[in-house]
Amino acid sequence: MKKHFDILRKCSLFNQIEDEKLIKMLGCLGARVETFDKKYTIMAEGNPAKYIGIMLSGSAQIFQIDYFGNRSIVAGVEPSEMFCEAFACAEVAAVPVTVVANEPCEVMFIDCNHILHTCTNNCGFHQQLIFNLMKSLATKNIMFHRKIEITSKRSTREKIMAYLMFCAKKADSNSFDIPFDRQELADYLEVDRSGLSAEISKLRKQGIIKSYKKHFELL
Amino acid sequence: MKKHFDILRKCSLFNQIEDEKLIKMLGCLGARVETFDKKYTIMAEGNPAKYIGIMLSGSAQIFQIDYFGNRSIVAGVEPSEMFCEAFACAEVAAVPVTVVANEPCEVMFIDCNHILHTCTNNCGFHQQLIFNLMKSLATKNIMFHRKIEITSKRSTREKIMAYLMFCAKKADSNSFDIPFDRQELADYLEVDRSGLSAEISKLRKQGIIKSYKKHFELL
DNA sequence: AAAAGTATGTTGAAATTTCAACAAACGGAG
DNA sequence: CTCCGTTTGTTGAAATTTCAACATACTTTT
Repeated sequence: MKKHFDILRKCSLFNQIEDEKLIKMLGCLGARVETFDKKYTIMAEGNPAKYIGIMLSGSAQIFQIDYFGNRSIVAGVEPSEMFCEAFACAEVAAVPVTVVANEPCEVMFIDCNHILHTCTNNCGFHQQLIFNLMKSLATKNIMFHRKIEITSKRSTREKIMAYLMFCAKKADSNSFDIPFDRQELADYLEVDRSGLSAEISKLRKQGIIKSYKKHFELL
Repeated sequence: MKKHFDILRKCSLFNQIEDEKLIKMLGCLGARVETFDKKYTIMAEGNPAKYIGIMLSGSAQIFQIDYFGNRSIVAGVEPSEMFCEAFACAEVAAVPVTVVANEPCEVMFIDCNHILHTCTNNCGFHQQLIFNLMKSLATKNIMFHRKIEITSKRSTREKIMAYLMFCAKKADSNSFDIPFDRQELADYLEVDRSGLSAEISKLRKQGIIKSYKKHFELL
């Protein structure tokens, strides 16, 4: 557990929690760590939604896959980020998404009930954790607003530009890397991959952007 | 304030709060009520995101509108439902949406800081309110997942069917009313209104659905 | 009850997206 | 270094969506 300490400290769930408390807390919460190889399923659609996941190392992507196999990327998960906490907190029966490892991963799982309901030891940290959960759920809500703002654009070109402008704003620079390859970007923007490639080429030829693989530059 | 009591009690923010406490609490929270006529803007994009809204009577819709005037309906707001709580809780500077009254409305506004931070009277209810906020933010997260699941479908027909199947599930019946008129449904599904009308006609002719105005039936 | 305004359905043309297929570039594995 | 699998770019045809315009039905106002 020690080696993950720095990552855990950055996790929004443990905001304002002192280091010594954090260590004790993890035992009390019954946290466990599992490892996953690239492409392995960390959480499958239909699984009971009891656990909050925290990415300790590696990265993953959250998908929704329909009966025709069309996948839509909901979000990426980077180290120290939480996932599936909304399903656990809302006490839905099953998670409606699939989380797949992008690369070898270590993931910490915490039973959400251990956070929400006071344990027999009567630990004092539940209030702070609930407050932290609330904050990060609010932040995720805003992430969704942004995704909807981007994908509600009617044309591929507008979606690309809206996404790139958001990335530039986040990076605070006109030059930045995106976390998706072309197929993944297409799945995130909900457009056809080949059409996406064609449109990016066009934007490049028209001198609106520069791009090489995952690196982009707004001109 | 008295006449809104039954509505407020149903609001998820006040879950598990006893009736007598609720009354005192409202004063302490500095809740205020405003009325809006049909089509009036209850909250405008760019407003400071300090306040949580609670719909007391009437209904509204939450929009995102881009620089080209394309509007996307994010959600509807019915009596006893909260809105803009995510922006207030996440402490973003400004709300990124516009909330417009569908019909004459009464709305209660509560400064989110009064909920999150203990007041000088040291009222004991903050913990419960924060817990309730967390729950409803989690639930909204799931709403967004559903919207993304529906709008990520690539064709108008699939979007309609995904939406209607969700409505049927919610109503627990194949016969139900939807809360949108055609233009609004188009804005929610992020498609063209005339194309939507045409596709609904086609579904009707093919015997897949029955529909009359806002009433639908899956066959 | 008529008039005006709004919502819905219909249509065809134009624009866009998807799809399928292939070529080129790239990155590891051996 | 070469081979193989993967990613990215390109293309043209087919399908779909958007757009504009109008007809019809329905509501609200006067």
